[in-house]
Amino acid sequence: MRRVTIKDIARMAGVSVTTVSRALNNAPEINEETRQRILELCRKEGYRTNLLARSLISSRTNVIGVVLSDIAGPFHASLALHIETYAAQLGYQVMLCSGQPGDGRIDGLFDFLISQRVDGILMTNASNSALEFLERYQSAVPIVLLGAFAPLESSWRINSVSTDNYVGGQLAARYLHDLGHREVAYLGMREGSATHLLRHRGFLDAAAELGMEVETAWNRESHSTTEMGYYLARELFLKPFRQTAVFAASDLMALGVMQAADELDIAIPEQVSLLGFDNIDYAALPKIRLTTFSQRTEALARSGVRLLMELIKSGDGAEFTQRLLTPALVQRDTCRSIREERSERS
Amino acid sequence: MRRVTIKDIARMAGVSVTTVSRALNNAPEINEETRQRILELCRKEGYRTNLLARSLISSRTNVIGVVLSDIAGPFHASLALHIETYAAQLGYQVMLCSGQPGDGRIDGLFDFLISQRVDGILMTNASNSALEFLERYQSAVPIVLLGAFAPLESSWRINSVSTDNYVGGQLAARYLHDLGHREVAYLGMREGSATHLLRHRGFLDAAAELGMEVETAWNRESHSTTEMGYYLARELFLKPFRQTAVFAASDLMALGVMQAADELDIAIPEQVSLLGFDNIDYAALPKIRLTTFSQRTEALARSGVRLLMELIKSGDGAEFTQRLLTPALVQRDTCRSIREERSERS
DNA sequence: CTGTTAGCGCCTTCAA
DNA sequence: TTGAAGGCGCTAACAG
Repeated sequence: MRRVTIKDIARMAGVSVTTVSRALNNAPEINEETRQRILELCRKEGYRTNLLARSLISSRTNVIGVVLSDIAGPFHASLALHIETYAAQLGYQVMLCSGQPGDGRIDGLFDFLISQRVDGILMTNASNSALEFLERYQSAVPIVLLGAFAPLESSWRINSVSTDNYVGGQLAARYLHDLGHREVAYLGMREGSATHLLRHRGFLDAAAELGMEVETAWNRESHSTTEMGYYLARELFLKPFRQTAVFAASDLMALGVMQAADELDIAIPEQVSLLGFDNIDYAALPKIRLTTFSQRTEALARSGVRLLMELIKSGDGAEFTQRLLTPALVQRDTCRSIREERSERS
Repeated sequence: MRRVTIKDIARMAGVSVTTVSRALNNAPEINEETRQRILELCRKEGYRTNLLARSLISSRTNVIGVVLSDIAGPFHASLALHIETYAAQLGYQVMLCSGQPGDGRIDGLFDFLISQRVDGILMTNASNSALEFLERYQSAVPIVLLGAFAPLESSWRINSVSTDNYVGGQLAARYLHDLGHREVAYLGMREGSATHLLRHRGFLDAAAELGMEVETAWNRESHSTTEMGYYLARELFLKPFRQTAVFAASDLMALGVMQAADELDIAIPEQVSLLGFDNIDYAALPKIRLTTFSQRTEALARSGVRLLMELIKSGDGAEFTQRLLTPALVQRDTCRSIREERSERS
């Protein structure tokens, strides 16, 4: 599988390598005839530019790295796929890596990507420790954080595109309140996650303002899984509980809640309303029909890629941008109003 | 963002580039003391090996390309993610691309990946035209086709790892027959797809053998989507139909069938049994509980990566391997036996 | 219009 | 144990 190089072509065509290079790069200063002759020869010989060599000179690879955490989750997977699609439209290829902070692999990934001379890195990661990486590596390469952002600490000097999780939490609380719920559960708060921290904070703040009582069920694992939702929901449902609604901090967990409710013969939404967050594909399925908040992964991905491109072009490491997208309520069938009953009773 | 090179380090350390190179590569012929001194300096200066330059010499990149079709589908996405995970364990990075044959992008992708000097390519693609690409490009780089294979044409000289779709089709037919079904629908046969062709063929062959009548609903689009399943199911259900079971050629379509059935008040499995194929994550959800055949994406991915590694190592372009994995029935709640009723009636 | 020369950052002989 | 020289495949000044 020895490859034919520009030099081989030059020899065969009886010209210099420069001429071949020019033919290949649509340089203006070259005889159209010889160009055609060379191009034809290249085709016949199966010549392919060695992009590594070219990048070595131009010091641009047209490749961006994507670091995924929670690679198995549909939300992150969807992001990755949209990133690829949009980047391709802009002439960039994607180098995909996965790893969770804490597993020790992330450092290696960044080092690798930088060594590979990617033009920029997109990181989809919600954990607080992600910020360390950002600060450590963004001097070496432009990095954009996707889907998580901690405006609580307004001093972070990072670039990010994210759903506004604080507002999302607020909206969730208000929506449940509007439906008449006064005692609700926040299910699956995870401490290590900036995303969830904000969502929780927003939820609590709005709830307090509206005089709504909320009990928080904590997730001590490092991911929000369906199993965890199932587990927490059972814990909640198995003891006497007064909550009329549960807000699951992610759709995946909401699915677990559904399963637990199913098994315990608790009707959703008749006995308890269920509200999710993410609007993953699953949520729209017939028989699931989960009411939730939409994180528009495509919009996030596009916006993130675009921001990264700007950073790559400007090369300015001193300016930081945070973009926030407001999540949108997607009403389906798992939340119901209990206003009438309440007024009846009172 | 100018990068510090091996040369810079050499100058700072007062040694030659060769020495630095040796320090970096754990070469034996070097004073341990100077090595430590150099390594320390590299760390302090934030030196990173330029992998492009290294690859230029070694002509190995430790990167494999992955060409995905149907990037939005959960089956392919799952494959991609598992490929990444396993490849990483073996010290390889993944370069992810997407494109469907026929959209004109595939050619570009292969050219790009080869130009990028990936060590090998993994292609997850079921369409017949994929074989053209394989034959055209595999002289330039090792390629493994994942998840589709056409043993009908035993002369294809390709490398592949795939679910045995023919056997899968047979098993599906036999299973439905065992449950007592005698008139069934095969929903979503797609002509351009080698995968579906085999599944269909296997199904028909077994059905014929067992004396089961099957009506095929064709999918004329290029992908198997939930919408298509919905559409085809409506078409089937809206006219008088005698089928007691439908085999949906993919889970995604099965979901569409469920939705259509729901809307038309056709109970599954009471009125009609539903059998899927793929065992995507969705299928296991509470309230879905689809009976289906499992394509073990992780096993496929691992096996595919392993085969590709072998090809890369051996560099032998004259030996071809096909690996087939038998799909396994995953019984859940959408198929029921109608044996008793039949015997009552007769 | 075309060729010559000099690298990009690194590794690999071959001498010292 | 260390260094100098050459080259991987390509591009980018310069001359002709």
